[in-house]
Amino acid sequence: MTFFKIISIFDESAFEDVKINLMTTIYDIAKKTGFSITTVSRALNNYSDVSEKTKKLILEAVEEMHYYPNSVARTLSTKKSWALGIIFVEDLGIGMKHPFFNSVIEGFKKSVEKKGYDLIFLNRNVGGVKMSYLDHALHRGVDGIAVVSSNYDDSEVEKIIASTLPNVIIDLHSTKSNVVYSDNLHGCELAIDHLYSLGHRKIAHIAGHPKTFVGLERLKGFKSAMKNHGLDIHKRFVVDGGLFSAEGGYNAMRKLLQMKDRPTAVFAAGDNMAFGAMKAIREAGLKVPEDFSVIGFDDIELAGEITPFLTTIKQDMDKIGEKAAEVLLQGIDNKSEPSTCIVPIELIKRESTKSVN
Amino acid sequence: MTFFKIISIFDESAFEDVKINLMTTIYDIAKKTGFSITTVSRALNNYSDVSEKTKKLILEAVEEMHYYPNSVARTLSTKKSWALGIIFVEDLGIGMKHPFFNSVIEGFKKSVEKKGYDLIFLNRNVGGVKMSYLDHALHRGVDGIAVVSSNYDDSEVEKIIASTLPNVIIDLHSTKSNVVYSDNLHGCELAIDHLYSLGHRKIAHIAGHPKTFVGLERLKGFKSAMKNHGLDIHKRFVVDGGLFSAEGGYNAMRKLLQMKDRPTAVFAAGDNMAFGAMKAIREAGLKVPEDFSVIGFDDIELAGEITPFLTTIKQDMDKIGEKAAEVLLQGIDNKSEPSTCIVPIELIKRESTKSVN
DNA sequence: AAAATGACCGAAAACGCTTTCGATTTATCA
DNA sequence: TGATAAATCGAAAGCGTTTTCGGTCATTTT
Repeated sequence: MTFFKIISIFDESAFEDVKINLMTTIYDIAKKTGFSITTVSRALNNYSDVSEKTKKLILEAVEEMHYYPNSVARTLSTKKSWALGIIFVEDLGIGMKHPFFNSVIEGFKKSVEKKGYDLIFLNRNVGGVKMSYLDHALHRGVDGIAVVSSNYDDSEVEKIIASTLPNVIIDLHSTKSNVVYSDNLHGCELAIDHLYSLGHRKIAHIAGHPKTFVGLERLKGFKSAMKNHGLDIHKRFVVDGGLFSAEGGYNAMRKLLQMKDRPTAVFAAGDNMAFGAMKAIREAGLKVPEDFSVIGFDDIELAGEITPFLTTIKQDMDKIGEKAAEVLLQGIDNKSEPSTCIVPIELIKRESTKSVN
Repeated sequence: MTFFKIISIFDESAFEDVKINLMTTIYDIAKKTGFSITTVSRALNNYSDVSEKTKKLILEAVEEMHYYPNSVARTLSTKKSWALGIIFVEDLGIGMKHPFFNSVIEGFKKSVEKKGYDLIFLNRNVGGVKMSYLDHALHRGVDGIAVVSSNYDDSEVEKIIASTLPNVIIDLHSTKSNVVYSDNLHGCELAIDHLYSLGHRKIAHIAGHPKTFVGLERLKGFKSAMKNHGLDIHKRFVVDGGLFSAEGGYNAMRKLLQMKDRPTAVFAAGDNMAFGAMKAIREAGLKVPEDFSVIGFDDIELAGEITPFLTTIKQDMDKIGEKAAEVLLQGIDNKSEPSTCIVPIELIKRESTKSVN
């Protein structure tokens, strides 16, 4: 770092910049002002029993010496870290690349940051030692946990739910903790209603993996909506699309295409699966929406950018993140009862569906 | 929380579970084993001067009492937090939804987690008080910072670069700190070579915003590659695509479409801009690649999933994240010299380019 | 003028860990 | 067997805060 040395000879302020992270402590500013560290601390935390005059003096010194309290020491003393743990539970291994997860977390992040919380990603190994997510959270001293989970039964998640550490689970149902998820059932209704109104009667469903909560919910929603319209649910028209990937949707659609008696419309439990399905349709020399109507679920970024623009059920991911933040912070502040928040959903009509021929 | 109370009456182990986060400390396990906290600490940290026998005893107690060291206290004492700060600098406000950023960070995350580090998102307000990213990092006591920056000149980023806190900057160039980015220049060469070899001579460039490093780099690369082939660079064929969004690409392409003398191919500085451009082309009743060849930059997830599949320059985002982790951890361990890492790039031929008519 | 009140401030303990330094015990050697 | 070295452990200080408790003034009350 010769660079800094050279600079420092000529420019005193640059030298200070370099030393900036040699931590100035509360002692330094106590020494400078002549007050005790107690008084300094009280001034910084807006206690009433410190006169305006000394408070002003102290704050000036703080400003001048570029002091910020060490959050680690503060946390040790107060047991409040102002940090929230976040956990992704999914089997694809794509983590932050997951288009639903990252949208939700971005909304969550924006909300909690306003309240002064930082986000910290929790994993399962700390310095080589495998530990549970909960243990990691405890070890780190976070004030609460948000988990975004695609998996239905997960012992890790259950451990968190059973703990007294404030938490919120996104995209999972439980009566024992705070949960928030979209109104999947109503979403399915909207989708099927839409297809029905276009004249479709033979409707297939590309289902999400049965080990995922939303996969199961949407399958349930599909069946119930079909029943509402008095439509038959051919077992062969319900095909597994795997873990919501485009590839899974592609494979599922290929199965549907091989049938002699084909559906006229397909409702995919996720946008990526819908994209995969459309790819399979194109490859078979057929067209969307002329030969097949396709409707997705999620409304991820690119649903409106790639042709044919995908008709889909929109999840309000910002709102989900926001709500999750709300109930979590509430749980942190005053240990409220477990709450279930179901956020509204919306049909977005685009180009991938049309009336049956 | 009546739930827990009821349980605890009947089931002692469930009760323990509930109390699990009432922190068992090193004192507890000292008391239980009869050794001093010093010895316990040494046993846990693999010091040599503790006998195998007592070590075993202590580790058993640790296991039994479900003890994990409090990382906050440990950090305060050792000045090592095993946490890395990450910062997004971008003007779109999409944060984690940014397809390049989140891919890179996912790769980074996986690498550092293996070494025992946690990731913490840094923002600029701590409990209502605005502070700089650097101050926030210092305040939090992270061991290092990774910044993913799209902006060329940013005082915040410069502050970090100038600090002694180990850091790595992704997608920015500087000789004063660790940086890692793709071989943008060569990427542009590959793109133009490809178009040239297909017979294209009138090539337009949808440029990234000039305040971004990659925007400037790719513009430079475009010009230099064109020159290499002895091709003219019509000023009107270089059009600003804004902040790499689909919308920006859309608007840019519309400008190109209005010209009487149109290009036959367009090289967009980002995939999203390429998507936007293709949308504009379709809306004009024209086709890709029949009427226009389009090539992008990035190879984001959906480049290979939406029709026409996009020919593009692939950035190896996993590798970028991985390399960033490598140099950052190296900088933390032994304060090495600033390093510049340029990661290789690749042409992915797909359907959006064809030979000129 | 003495006593009571309130405003303002400091000493010290605590948070849970690491680490230095020294003490005690055990093993080793002559 | 006595001296010495090695192995094993504990006391205590320290990391940078917060917070309890009490003390010193100046001010008010009677």
